[in-house]
Amino acid sequence: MSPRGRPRAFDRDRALRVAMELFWEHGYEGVSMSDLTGAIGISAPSLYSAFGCKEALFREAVALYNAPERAPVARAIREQPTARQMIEAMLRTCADSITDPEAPQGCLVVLGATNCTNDDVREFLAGCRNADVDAIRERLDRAVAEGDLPATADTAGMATFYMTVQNGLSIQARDGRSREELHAVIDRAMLAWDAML
Amino acid sequence: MSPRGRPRAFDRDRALRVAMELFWEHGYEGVSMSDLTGAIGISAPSLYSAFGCKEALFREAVALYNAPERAPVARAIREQPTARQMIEAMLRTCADSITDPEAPQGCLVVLGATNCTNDDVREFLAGCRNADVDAIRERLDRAVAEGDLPATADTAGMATFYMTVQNGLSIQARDGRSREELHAVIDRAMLAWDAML
DNA sequence: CCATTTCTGTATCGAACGCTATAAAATAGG
DNA sequence: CCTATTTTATAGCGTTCGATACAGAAATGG
Repeated sequence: MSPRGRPRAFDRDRALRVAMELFWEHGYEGVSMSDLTGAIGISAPSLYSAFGCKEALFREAVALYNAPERAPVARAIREQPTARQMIEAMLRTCADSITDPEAPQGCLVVLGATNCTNDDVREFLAGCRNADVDAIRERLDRAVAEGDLPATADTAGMATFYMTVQNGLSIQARDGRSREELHAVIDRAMLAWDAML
Repeated sequence: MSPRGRPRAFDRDRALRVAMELFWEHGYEGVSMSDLTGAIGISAPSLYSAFGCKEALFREAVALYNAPERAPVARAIREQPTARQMIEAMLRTCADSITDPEAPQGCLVVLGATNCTNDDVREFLAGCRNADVDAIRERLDRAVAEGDLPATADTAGMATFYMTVQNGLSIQARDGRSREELHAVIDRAMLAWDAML
């Protein structure tokens, strides 16, 4: 039951993956439609007919980047049994991702639209980051409810602190810090855990 | 002894200040020459004759931003007697600066060219950030030499950790965190101090 | 006064941007 | 076969980008 007209001659999923890698490396406005069509190997009308416009393509690329199996926050919440392990796993997964020698350095969500002229795109990524803070705080609240954390724990403050560290890791990765150096930063961030409870 | 030809009809220092504020808020590529001439109130040739090109104007604007009397790292090194006080002062001065209601949120050096198409500009700001890390580490090394810190202290690791926090603060400021929330993040970052010595 | 120098606004340059009108090519249903 | 539908490539749309050629205006030196 293939569609009616002429079949698409390129792999849409592969095109999206290429677009994600370009946006990851250069940010939303650092990648032109000409860069995209060149890297994918198709012409502009093909790209527009498959994805709509540049902004829609970017949002799909971010969704692929944030897929549940690879997003550090979602994975850590799903896989780790305690609040402390969840926070540390999130940071270490993130550090490994943003220093992967096969991928761009730094996080697409953190760095992809920091100074974007397109307000919608900028606020979209800010919303992604704020959603991560909220998800972390909710996980910590659950830990309080389960007795994993004391009732006096400032879960919002803790979530903001570790999100700040995670954001800073992306800048440091872009500035050339190695994977080992970033994990040493995480060691130090985790030293504060017991003291802030 | 005024110069020979027709005198400049605008205030160059004021023009640079306006440019700095625009670059601070929108980043290097988020500000067009047309934005600049419009905000300053002069025509393009006047701006070019006074500053050369857009990149040169940006570098002057960053130099103004990094003036010794307002740069958090230089100020903290100059004014604070101990390593711990220096680190905390740097972070708190930075937090106050990037949440000033009269100024753009976040740091020009951290956010001004994260995904800049112009490689020279991007590497220029990365160099500013790395110079700050080096300055912090050198201050910590001095503290070791003076007996203020134990000889076992990993000064490079400590400098990278606190620079990571400082970088993250700018993202958080852009994402709407209040001055009080950022100072609470700094409280938590300083909790790790004794544990990492 | 004149000659020189520098700054000014107008008007515009070539290049790149996101995007699309158009028509040919390739499939399916009938 | 024919028609409908969708994708394809070419070529170009209007806009904005950073930067400048040009000529007139405003100062100094002689």
